Amino acid sequence: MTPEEAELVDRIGLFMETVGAPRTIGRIYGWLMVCDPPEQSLTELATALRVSKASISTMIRPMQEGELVERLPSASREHYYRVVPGGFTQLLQVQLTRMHAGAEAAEFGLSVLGEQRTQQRERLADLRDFCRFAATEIGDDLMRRWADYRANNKE
Amino acid sequence: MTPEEAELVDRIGLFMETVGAPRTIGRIYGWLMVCDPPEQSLTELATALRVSKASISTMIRPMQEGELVERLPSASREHYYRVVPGGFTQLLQVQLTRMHAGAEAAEFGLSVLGEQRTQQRERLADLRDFCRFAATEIGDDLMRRWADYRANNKE
DNA sequence: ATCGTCGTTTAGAAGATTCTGAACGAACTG
DNA sequence: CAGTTCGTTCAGAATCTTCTAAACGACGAT
Repeated sequence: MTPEEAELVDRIGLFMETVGAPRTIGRIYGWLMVCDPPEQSLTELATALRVSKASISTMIRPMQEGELVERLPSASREHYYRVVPGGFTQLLQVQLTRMHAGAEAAEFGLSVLGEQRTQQRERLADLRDFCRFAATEIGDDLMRRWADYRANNKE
Repeated sequence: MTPEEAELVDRIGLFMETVGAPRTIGRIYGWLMVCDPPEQSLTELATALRVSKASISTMIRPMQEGELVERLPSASREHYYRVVPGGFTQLLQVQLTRMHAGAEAAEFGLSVLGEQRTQQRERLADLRDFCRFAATEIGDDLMRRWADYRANNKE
């Protein structure tokens, strides 16, 4: 890994950290984005990133579940991974999905709040609607809008 | 605070935690959503939530900066706070703003990556575009779409 | 002026997260 | 079969975050 690649890897690590993921996940992802060849075994990743195999092993699982990377079918014993193209959209999707919890909390609030507290009820209803809006409206619509945007910005 | 209100407060605390904020911020926000009267002094908040004044003092600052709550002008020495209506949209706005860092990291990657690595360049460009899309397109558009959605769901 | 009350700041405790090395079982190699 | 290499798991270390109590300065009341 060149020093420039190392800097990229760390930058993506920091980025992932700001959106709530462990830094190592970002570093793995960053490296898989630029490495050559694009598929890497778990041991190779550990060596390249100077991180223990244990960390890679633990971190790569949520990455698979989140569909950021995929494991390649392989006859050998090694586990080879590569980025799934466009998988970074999951970063947002996951965040938006979490808004459901907000909607549920607000809904609960409405169910236990006295009828006469109209001002408070209005605020809770507003919060609930927004969380639903974020989780469903934006979420469902996201991929389509992204595809459009992407098509328009293609050169 | 009734037990039901306490549960709501804790639920919103958990929700906030899932979106990356300290739990106490969520609990403060939850309480300010339903309390009566809707404006509360820092000391009152500490008492109601059974949290030290120090915590409230530390946590309420980022809440003000994030425009979740506002401090009321007041002649007295107490600092009175209340929720700013619709301020929860900031929860998403902040998240989306953070995507800028991803765009910058990808841009950096493109600037240091060899020209012949077309596959990698494509992936980075894609990541950059998506981060920009999330930060600007969605971000700018969010309020308008929310206003529409809100208007349509008003009864 | 003294006292009580306000919010802030700071130092340290408590707790959660993240990382590593070592031990392990499974699978291939000679 | 013994030896090597693979990924996983577990216990503990290191680190970061979050919380509190205590000390503090500012302000107002008596």
